Amino acid sequence: MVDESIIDTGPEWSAYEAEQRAQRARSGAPLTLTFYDNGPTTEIDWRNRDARGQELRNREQFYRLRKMQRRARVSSAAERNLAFALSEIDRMSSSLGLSRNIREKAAVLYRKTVDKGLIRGRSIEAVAAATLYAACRSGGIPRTLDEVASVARVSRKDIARAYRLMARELELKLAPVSSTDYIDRFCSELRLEHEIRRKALELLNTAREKKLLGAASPDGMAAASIYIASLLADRAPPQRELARVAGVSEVTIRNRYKELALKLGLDLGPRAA
DNA sequence: AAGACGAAAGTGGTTGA
DNA sequence: TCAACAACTTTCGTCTT
Repeated sequence: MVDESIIDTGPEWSAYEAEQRAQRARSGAPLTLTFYDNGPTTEIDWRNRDARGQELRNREQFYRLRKMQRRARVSSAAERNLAFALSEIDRMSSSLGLSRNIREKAAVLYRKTVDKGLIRGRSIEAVAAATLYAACRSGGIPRTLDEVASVARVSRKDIARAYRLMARELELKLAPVSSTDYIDRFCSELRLEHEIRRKALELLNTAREKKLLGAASPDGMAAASIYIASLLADRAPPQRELARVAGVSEVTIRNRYKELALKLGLDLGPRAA
């Protein structure tokens, strides 16, 4: 269980307000990440003079120098930001136990997002989390927004916003999350045998064919079908456990499974205590 | 004791004026 | 931008095993 009292002490990245940007044009991002060696920096100032105040000869040359230096600084800031984002993706991925494959997907998405210029005005952390969320979905092993948010240093809301924007701008065409995608993960987390897993999938599929799957959330439906399947096998885990793993409330599981059993015409009989 | 149940009130997100 | 709305959660008293 994640300690909910953890307070984020990391840098606040979301403040790309006008004044801040003006400052940043000179100084780069927050102190700790920019002046990583805490050393002095050198600038070529606007007066075309040398160290003794003499007028300089070759103005064009100095103009070019200034320009190059400015560019070098910007691009290295971008590189540092990218490095930070990728390390965050890595950190969150391992907290969630995601595969290498998914991390790569997320990293690719992140680069695309940067290339489209979509980062400006959003926190790096939120975008990184959003790419991870998207990568999981496209990989067929979705995590809920809550799960991603639990390992991110920004709110669920910010992640959702970043995700929506990204999905629109990159024209990601992700199928709606399917309840069946959750079955394997929930079952293995609860150490339910394969038979139950199979039965739960079957229940969901027949429900889908009969168009019984309404607008109810897929994680709740997945939990409900697992519950029914395990009831049929006389191996029902406590609703509390199922609710914890699925990230929904017990009440939701109850409502869904009653509803689903009714629609499928299943008689759970005396087993449904 | 432990779990299942469901009513009632509360919450956050979406939608449409 | 606001209010209505649906889905879900929290809380809690009751019932069953």
